[in-house]
Amino acid sequence: MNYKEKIALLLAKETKFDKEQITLLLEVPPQGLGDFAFPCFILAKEIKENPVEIAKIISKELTSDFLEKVEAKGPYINFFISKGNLSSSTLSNIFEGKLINIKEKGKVMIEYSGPNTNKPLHLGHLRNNSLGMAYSNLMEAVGLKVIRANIINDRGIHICKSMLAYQKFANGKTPESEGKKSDHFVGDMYVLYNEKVKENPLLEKEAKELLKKWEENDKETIKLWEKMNKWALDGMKKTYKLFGSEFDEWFFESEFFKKKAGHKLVEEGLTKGVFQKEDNGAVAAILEPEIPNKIIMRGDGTALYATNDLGVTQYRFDKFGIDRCFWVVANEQDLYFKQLFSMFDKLGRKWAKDCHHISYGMVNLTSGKMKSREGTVVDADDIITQVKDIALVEIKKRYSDLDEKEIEKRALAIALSAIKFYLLKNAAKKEITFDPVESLSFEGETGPYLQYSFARAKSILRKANEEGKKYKRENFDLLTHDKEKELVIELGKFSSAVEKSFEQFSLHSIAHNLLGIAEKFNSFYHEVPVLKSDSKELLNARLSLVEATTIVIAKGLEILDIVAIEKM
RNA sequence: GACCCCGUAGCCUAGUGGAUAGGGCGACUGCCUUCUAAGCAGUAGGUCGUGCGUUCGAAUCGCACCGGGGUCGCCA
Repeated sequence: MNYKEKIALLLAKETKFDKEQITLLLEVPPQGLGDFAFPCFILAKEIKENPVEIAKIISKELTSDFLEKVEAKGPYINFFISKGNLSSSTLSNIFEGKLINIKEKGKVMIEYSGPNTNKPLHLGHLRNNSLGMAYSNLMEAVGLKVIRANIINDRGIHICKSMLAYQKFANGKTPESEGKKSDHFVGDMYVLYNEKVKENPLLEKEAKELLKKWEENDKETIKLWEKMNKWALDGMKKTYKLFGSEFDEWFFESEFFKKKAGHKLVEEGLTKGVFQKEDNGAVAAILEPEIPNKIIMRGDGTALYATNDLGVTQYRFDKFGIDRCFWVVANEQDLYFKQLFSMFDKLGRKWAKDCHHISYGMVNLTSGKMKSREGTVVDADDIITQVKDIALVEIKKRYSDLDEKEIEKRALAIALSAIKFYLLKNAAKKEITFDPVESLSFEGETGPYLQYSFARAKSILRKANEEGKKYKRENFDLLTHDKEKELVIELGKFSSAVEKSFEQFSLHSIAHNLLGIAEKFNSFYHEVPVLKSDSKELLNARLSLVEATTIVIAKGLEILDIVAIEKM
């Protein structure tokens, strides 16, 4: 039983409320006012007494060996855990591996990234990928079996535009001949098309014809499509590898399109009266009045993205035996996912309630929206390289004698942490305006700051070892310095931060908890000597605290998909 | 026109009913002979978009309005 529960039990004896209700009401008061606080307003309502008086009366009845004192302050009862006791329980939990309290069961699939094969990945994809990777890690951390899935949007008119530009204007150039990363080469074709179509609107018609040829399986067209898709995908896979994105399953829209995977569901819906055929043959899902209806098949009987998605989703639940499915997709699709899930609900799929849209805000530039068409995007490879170059300079400024390989390794780790943390530290639903000069820093609330704090802590442990200072994980009750207590309290909040992130589909709770831990640790580091502790016992306690800090930061960074480096 | 999201100091942001609204950037002041200064300590900076309401209590809930973004039957 933890202290919160112990206090709740004490209070339950004095009031009408049970332990569970009281546990929910107990809060952590502002600094210095105690370790836990119980607000008496609810009691005041119940027995119609002044909450200040109630606090006074009840606080006198409460005593226990683990409590140093109980204090009534205004309408609050503040509890002070005996010095050291809080540290003892928090550190013990950490060393016993009890970092996270929630436990989930089952197998889930999470779809993220979802690139189009007509252009390379950009900063928007990186936000998507960061969220997808981190949320996957988070789900694993709470006990779920996770299948990471990518859906490749490899067919459609936009793909044909790049193909057409290549056919007409590339003069046989290749990524090799141009010395260009293959997905960037394809992306250039897409931009080229959009330039040329301004001069010659007829190109639009040609692109449509190309799409028709593709749908008719025209040999030459398919050959070109395969060639360019391979270029696009090969290039993207390099970016994924660099960024750290991993996938267990790859779904290709084209395959489901050719299999007509959604058509069976359309039939089913029509039979069940969930879908209706319009006069011109188009099929609409009837979702009103709750949400707007959705057209799921064209008048000519060809498939839309939604048609495919119906098929893909059904396939996932059938083939993989998953209990839940998650989609990491930007908030412009909020309505679409409500419609998709509602369709499955109306079709009678009991797992419809286990479908979740992990929605997030778009990444914009100070100059406005990113537009691949016009080439006004922050390219994923470019931004990683740029940030890495800055990291290289910073490392070389500090160390002149490191070998190149180590420098490279650290620079990449630091660069990726700066980018990923920047993309995860705020609530997922909030928009991001990316300013290249100001956004990515290594100081303040950043990934590198966390890495740095971790490296400092590790450095103390390393030095202790070098100096032959063996320590035991004990004497936690000696951690009574303010800086130590504040750090312990912050470490103790990790579990609830994880819970919050899981519930809210956003990593920012974890991110902010880690910042809090790092801040308290650095403050402690500055003020309290560890290796020069006065006694053997104090050395045990402080080194244990430092070690516990590294354990929690490492776990948090692991969830955020950020590499914790030992030296920085 | 309808619906969804957002609005917290010059800028970015946490906090979604409770105790003096937490951080960071930028500005200014200090601190490297002591475990990594990518750090620490401190100062200045706030009509929590506006108004009305609910409540003992509102940044947080409701209504109206203003500002920004997004979406709305055959675009991915």
